[in-house]
Amino acid sequence: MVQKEGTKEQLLRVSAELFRKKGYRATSMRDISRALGIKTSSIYYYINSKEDLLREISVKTMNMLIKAGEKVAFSPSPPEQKLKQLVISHVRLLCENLDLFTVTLHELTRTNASSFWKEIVGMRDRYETLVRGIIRNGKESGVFRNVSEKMAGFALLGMLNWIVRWYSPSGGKSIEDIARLWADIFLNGIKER
Amino acid sequence: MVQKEGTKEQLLRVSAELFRKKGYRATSMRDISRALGIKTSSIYYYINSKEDLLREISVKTMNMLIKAGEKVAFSPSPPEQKLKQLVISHVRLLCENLDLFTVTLHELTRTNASSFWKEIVGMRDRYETLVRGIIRNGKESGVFRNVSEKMAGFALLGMLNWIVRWYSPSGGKSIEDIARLWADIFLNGIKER
DNA sequence: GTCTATACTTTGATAGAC
DNA sequence: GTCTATCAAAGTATAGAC
Repeated sequence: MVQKEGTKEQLLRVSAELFRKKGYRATSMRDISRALGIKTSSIYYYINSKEDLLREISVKTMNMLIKAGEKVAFSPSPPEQKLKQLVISHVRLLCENLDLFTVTLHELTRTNASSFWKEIVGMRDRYETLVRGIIRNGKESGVFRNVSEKMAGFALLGMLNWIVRWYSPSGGKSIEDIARLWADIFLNGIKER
Repeated sequence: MVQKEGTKEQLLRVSAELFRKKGYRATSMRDISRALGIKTSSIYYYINSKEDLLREISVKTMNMLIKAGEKVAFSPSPPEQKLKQLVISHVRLLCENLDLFTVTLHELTRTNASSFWKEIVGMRDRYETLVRGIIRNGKESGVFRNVSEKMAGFALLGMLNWIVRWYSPSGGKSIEDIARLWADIFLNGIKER
């Protein structure tokens, strides 16, 4: 049985699409309502504010990422395998949910963050901790060199997250090929020789 | 003799500072004029529009990057040395001009780009070409593995550019240490064994 | 749930005096 | 070069009928 998309889900999906295309701030509630084929005021039946829209999108996005990350981090594989699996899962997730991740990663940076972003930033920190933990394990078991987990983690996440800036599903390279190459580059980069 | 900062330079500097902190779109001309201590209308003596402000900031930024990139790419060093030098120069440039680069890199993504961004996108492409060229040279001379220049280039630039998202001058790590570690990781990642 | 109508605020930008 | 005064447009959000 196929689940029909409710208005609320449609609202989040279309909003993310527009936020990605024009930016959160440059997208008006009128833009969103037009794209949905309803009046602007009707949107407020589903959410309390435009910021709520962004918050719901970001929470949903980070939940997907953390869930996938924990699955890998808590598996019984050795660090090298875990890191490779994490890279593949991360890249696939971003490429298959470009609107969600582009918006979340793009807006996540703002210092204006005030209180509203606390939740999202906390989730991002949780994911970073997972990544650093795997690198630390690899160092402890002697397969990775003695690199700073923090700096190596930033290097890896930057390398991976940047993909939302250029990836297009219609491009030539397959997601799996890109992910395998990058896992290979990073692993060889920190592996003990 | 110390060059005094003119109002125009001050305008660009303060604008970049605010754009970085709040985002281009969320920063109003009133915010900028307040920070400058002049009236909003006075800003228009120096520029034609808010978009012009962003364009001038971005052109200035990309010029710095390209100049540094060409200096490295056109040097007589072997590919391995060039890549290491490029990483160091790139990281240092971003960290020493955080406002300029954060704003430019952040806004550069927008699809809304229309005509105005053509110039900036062209400059970014020129820099990417430099990076890919060095990687290709390394492959040709057998020191780098047979990786896609495009994919490896994106990996490297993502890794480097991401630094604007977390770097703070007050942090513990020195710019040189970070750059050397990353050059090391990436070079070992693509080096022929 | 979706509509009409509208309140209220903020925005980028201009005209013209000094 | 900087000011005062002002505009027209666009923004988010609410009230209340259906």
